[in-house]
Amino acid sequence: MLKTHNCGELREEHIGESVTLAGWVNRRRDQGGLIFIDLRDRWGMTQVVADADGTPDAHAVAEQVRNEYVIQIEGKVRQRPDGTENPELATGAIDVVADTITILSKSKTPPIYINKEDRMDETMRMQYRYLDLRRPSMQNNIILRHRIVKFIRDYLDNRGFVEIETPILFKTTPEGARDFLVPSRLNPGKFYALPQSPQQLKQLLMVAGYERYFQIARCFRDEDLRGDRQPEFTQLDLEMSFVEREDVLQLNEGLVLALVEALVPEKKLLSKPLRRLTYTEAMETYGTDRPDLRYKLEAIDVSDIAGKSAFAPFQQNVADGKPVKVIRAPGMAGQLSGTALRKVTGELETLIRDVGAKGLGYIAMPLDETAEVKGPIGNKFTVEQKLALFERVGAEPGDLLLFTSDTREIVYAVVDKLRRELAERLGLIDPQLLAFCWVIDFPLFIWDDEAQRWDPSQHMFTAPMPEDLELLDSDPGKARGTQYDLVCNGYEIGGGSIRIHDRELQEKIFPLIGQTMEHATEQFGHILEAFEYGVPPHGGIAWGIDRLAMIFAGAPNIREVIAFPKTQTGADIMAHAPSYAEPGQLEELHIDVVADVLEEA
RNA sequence: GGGGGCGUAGUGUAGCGGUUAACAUGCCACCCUGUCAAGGUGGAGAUCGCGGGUUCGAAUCCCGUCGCUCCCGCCA
Repeated sequence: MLKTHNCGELREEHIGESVTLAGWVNRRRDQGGLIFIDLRDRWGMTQVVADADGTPDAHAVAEQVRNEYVIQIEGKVRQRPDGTENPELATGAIDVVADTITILSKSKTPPIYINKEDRMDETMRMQYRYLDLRRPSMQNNIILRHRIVKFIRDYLDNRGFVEIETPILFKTTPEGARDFLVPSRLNPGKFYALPQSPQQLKQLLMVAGYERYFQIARCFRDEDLRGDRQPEFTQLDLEMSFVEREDVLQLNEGLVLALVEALVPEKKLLSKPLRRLTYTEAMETYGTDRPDLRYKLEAIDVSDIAGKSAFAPFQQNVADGKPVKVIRAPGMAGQLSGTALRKVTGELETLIRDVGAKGLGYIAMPLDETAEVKGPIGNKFTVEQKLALFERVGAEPGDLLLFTSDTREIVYAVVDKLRRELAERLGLIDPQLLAFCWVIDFPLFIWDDEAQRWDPSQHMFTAPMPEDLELLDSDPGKARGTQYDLVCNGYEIGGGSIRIHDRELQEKIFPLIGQTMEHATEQFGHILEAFEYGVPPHGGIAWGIDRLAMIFAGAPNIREVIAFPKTQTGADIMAHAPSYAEPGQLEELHIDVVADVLEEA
């Protein structure tokens, strides 16, 4: 080894020892006869001193050294002189007096700062990702991610789970996303699909009798990117045999709580055990099945009151069975002038038009309780209606009441949008809070208006709730699935279900979702066949490891916890991927690229 | 596929129709023996993403295009 110690471990107890350190120059402070070098490695920082009188050779080299040079130091650990200790630094009680300094590798002036946390253009960071990843904050994120995965492996191993790898070159899986295709040279004209998840394979492993399987699995979905979505991402994929919904929830809840305690003990849990919401509760109150419970801002249904108001759109909507909901933004109206109020509500209105809303109604509660309320719909309510309304929503002086009314779907979308925006604007988010919850009792099917048929809300292997089985015949839309989602801080962290293990039930589901036996056999024949050879009841879950790591790291997007992520256009700026293929490669694959695309090449 | 924001020395930003494009930081040189965001003095560094247009005059206005990013669609 070119080092005897790392740069984060030397303490007073090492004083007097001869040590060899190696790492990167974080910063150099040249005082003429005395040069200080902050030497940095993965474990920390140690101050190295080169003295023109005491160690002239080392001092001469230190004069040549620049930021990010890789150097090796041989020297002695010494107590820092009185008054020069640095309490900010873990190693701040000592410094290392260099006898010799060896430059192992020089560095150009880096295009991005490594020794300071500064805003940076994403293009720069991605182009020089290896330098971005050298920054201590990124190293912390990547190492935290490692510790999460390591903890999960140990935890599940201790509970009888077996980690089994499944193929990357496979076949379409029954999830709704677009597949990545890989051409097969040996089978001209045929393509593999990269797995969107190992869903089928893990069920087959249950058929195979492994009973408890997990995998840290790379998954691929060819859809547009978001801050929390990359085309390739990592799931903790897990499946258990002979379980009911509660068993899967309990095991995963145990894992969640243990992870938090072990890896982010400084964070606060919203509740323990985790709160459970039904899908309906989540949608009606928060407008989404992945609510952010770090703040309240709950939507309150006021259809009965608003429907009787003099505001025609509310009357009409309520008559049509469309809801009117209110979100109370505490103190948001405050002392805003009429102009300022219109500016704020105008901005919010712009935001919700994106999700299809036609407008935003509002009432501003005055600070003086005897004053009249402000807002265009305020005078459409009678005094009695106003009192009932204010009591219903718990209005306080200075509050801003935001009204939304439209189809259920649009109202949900507006509520979700407004909650996220208001929480941000009002500073209601506690960054230390982890608001985990389970969302359960999803509908088994969602009506597809375009195709005029039911669609599985998760996938076609999701089992109905046992008590809802008869509903499959009488009222499929009311049937609940065994599906469960793990949600944290407004992100879906995981989702799963108990699977259908009964061939008869499976065959009953197919026609409901417009799936013919023939088509199903073509696509999933191997599963259906496997299910004729003794299938244990089973269920499982998949977690989004990137999102979990992002939340644990307090990062704003998953790129911060992925070593080499893609940009929003799915590109790798550093390696220039994707790129055009050599004609010879395409020929071997029996693939032609259409002319208009080639012209740009 | 659609909408918004951003693109100016190595880096991060200011300038938003009018002389020589500003600030911070980094970089280079010199001075400096207890600094740790060291300090001091001096210096170099920008065809203002790219292409076109409007104008006497464009970093600034308009159109197109490319890149990054946020959102809708898409995706659980």
